[in-house]
Amino acid sequence: MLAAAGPVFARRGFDRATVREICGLAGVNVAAVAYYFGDKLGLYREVFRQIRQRCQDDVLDTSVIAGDPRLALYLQVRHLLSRVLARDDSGWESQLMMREMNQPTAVFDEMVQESIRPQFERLIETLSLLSPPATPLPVLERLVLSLVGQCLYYRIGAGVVKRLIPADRMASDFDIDSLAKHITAVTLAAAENGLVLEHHASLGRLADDLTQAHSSDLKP
Amino acid sequence: MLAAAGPVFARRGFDRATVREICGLAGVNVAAVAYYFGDKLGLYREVFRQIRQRCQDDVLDTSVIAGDPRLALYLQVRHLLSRVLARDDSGWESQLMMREMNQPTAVFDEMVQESIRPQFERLIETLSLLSPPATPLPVLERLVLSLVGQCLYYRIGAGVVKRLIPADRMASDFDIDSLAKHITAVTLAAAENGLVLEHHASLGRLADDLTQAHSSDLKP
DNA sequence: GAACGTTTTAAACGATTGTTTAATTTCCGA
DNA sequence: TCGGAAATTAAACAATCGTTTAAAACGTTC
Repeated sequence: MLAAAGPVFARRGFDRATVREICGLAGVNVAAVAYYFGDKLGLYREVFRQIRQRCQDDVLDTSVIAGDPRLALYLQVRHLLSRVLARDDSGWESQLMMREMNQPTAVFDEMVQESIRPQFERLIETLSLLSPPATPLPVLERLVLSLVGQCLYYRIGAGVVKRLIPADRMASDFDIDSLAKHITAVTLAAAENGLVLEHHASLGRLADDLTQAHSSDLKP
Repeated sequence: MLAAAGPVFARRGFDRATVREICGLAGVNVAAVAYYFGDKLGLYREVFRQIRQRCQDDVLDTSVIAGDPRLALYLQVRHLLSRVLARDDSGWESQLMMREMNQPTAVFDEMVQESIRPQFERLIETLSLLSPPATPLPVLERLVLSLVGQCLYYRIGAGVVKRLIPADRMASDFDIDSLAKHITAVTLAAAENGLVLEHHASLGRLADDLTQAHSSDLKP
């Protein structure tokens, strides 16, 4: 029954998903949700509890990572990407997670503390090894958020990507391996060469100059 | 009335938004939606038509861009970021756009063709000027998608970011200016130095090695 | 001022939702 | 085998939704 509720919640959302459709797919009576979970929201919470438990068993073992931080970064990116872009069995899990992002409920807080925050801090640690010494923490945090944003966009903006990229090149140049290598390379280029801080300085002046030029160009 | 419908659709979503709430805020009768727009979906389409028209008036003039492609990149990033993170007046527009991404309707196709695709191709053109000559098109496309993903994540994953970053540093290190410079620097580091291709080659071997090691580590 | 097309209003309709109820069936130990 | 707790079922309930309807109010024109 939980197996039937998960995909329906992911596809329709909490409100559009009806208990009649869920129970119809599960082959049980509509009163079962009240009997076993007390409530529709209780069923929803139980689905998330199951997802969280499955995520904890799916953490990347840090023993292999210890060697090369560049490989550790690649593995973490690939791990995140493969979970986000999973289409076969657990594809609905990431879709359900994206829904919770737009409308965070009480369920989402537990998910952040137990799953997302550890992964976030693991990425911070990996990138600190790849960045120049004494790199400020905000720079590392922004880098991690940039990395996560790149990965998640291929799920959230899947509709946009599918309409912008031809289908044939979609399969060849935008598969999980190509994307993992690309995102790793982008993050490495930004972190490893320490270009972030340098560009901040040079770009700051240029930006200020142009902001003034642009504003003076608009006002008169 | 359209002014009242926009924020409600953005906050509640199409299904959860009730015509009674919209008309209550607008101070009109519930029958007005059927009289003027024929349908609730008609009102929804009209809201999007208004957004699209407002977006066309908000395009960045390419005349200023023509000078320095690095500045052009920064301006485009900042333009996208400021629209995505707008909180005062048009904050609901981007939120409504994010909803359409998760559940594309017929309204979304027009939005992609008329607004997103031109902006996408403009970014492709800018990055082609910043990348080494003869950079393959898929590399440029992935770079643009990485850029957009980084920008949009601060809206989509706003709930996550707010729970991961302390509020005080959120205001100082994650404002629009800091983020625009950061994302521009990341994209420049990846494109300008041509590190993408080099890392692809070196990372490809490393990834293959480790994939074998990892699979052989799990199988027995 | 009367007539007529336009706009607005209150009320109700049909459909669908989550939830409950009471009756029925299933199951298992005494 | 029997009895009672547990589980399942069909039906109905109350609430809410989008939509419709017919009447009232409004404004313009002759």
